[in-house]
Amino acid sequence: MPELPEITCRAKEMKGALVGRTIATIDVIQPKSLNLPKKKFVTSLTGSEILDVSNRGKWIFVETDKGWLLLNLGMGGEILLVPCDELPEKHRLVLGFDDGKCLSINFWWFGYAHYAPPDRLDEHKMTAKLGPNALDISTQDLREIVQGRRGRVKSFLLDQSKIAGIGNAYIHDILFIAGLHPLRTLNTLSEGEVARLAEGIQRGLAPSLEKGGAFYEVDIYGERGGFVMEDILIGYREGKNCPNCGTTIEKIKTGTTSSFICPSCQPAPG
DNA sequence: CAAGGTGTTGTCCA
DNA sequence: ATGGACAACACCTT
Repeated sequence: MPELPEITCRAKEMKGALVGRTIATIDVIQPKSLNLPKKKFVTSLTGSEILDVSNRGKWIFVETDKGWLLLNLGMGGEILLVPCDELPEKHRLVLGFDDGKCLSINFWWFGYAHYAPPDRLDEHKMTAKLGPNALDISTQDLREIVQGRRGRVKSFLLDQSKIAGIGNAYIHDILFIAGLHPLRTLNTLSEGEVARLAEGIQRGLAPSLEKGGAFYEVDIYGERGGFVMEDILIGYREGKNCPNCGTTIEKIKTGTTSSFICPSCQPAPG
């Protein structure tokens, strides 16, 4: 499940490897991931030169001189730069460059490969509504975003239109660092708790970003990320001891998703 | 071997 | 505004 650290790393890798190259061919294996008819999508981007690659939240923005290629890997997938005659078994979209290298993109059904014309990026609804990148948010920014809202802190953090990039993997440690139970509501947070949440977002995401992403994902050359299980504080550590107080870590249901918490460091609301 | 859990997002409904 | 249920699917665990 790629989240902000992984997607940011992939965008940087793609930027380094692809800027200046021309997309010579496009092979679409899974047309339903597109926002346009296959033929139109292919003709829109074929022959374009890549100008820049960036990301906001879990979306990768590939800027070309003929428009934008917008990628979202959904619940997982790989983006691999390989020789075109050595494509991995699974791929749903392949960009072929004029030097014999190919960018092979694989993702779940609910990944997206969208096109937006050069001056029409703001009309692409799914990316236009994204909030600021999670790691770009200061404590003051967070205060302003939280201001006046009433929902649960976990739902809020997962809402990409408020803050972009947090998913259900890194969120466990973010809330643990903040000392907040996932079901706490925003309107009950003190100033200090909001400040701790801002710190939790930074400390929960930055180490993985610096290590090239999580161990269960690979970079565009197939290398695994350096953020390993031992770097995770409480996420997916049900039954282990809390690193702060030794209390047994619990796995609980929070709406449709699960959460890992230390019941002592993150007391339940009410 | 079948059933269940997971992860992302949009949409529909309360 | 808020949240819950749901759908779409592949892969892994039980």
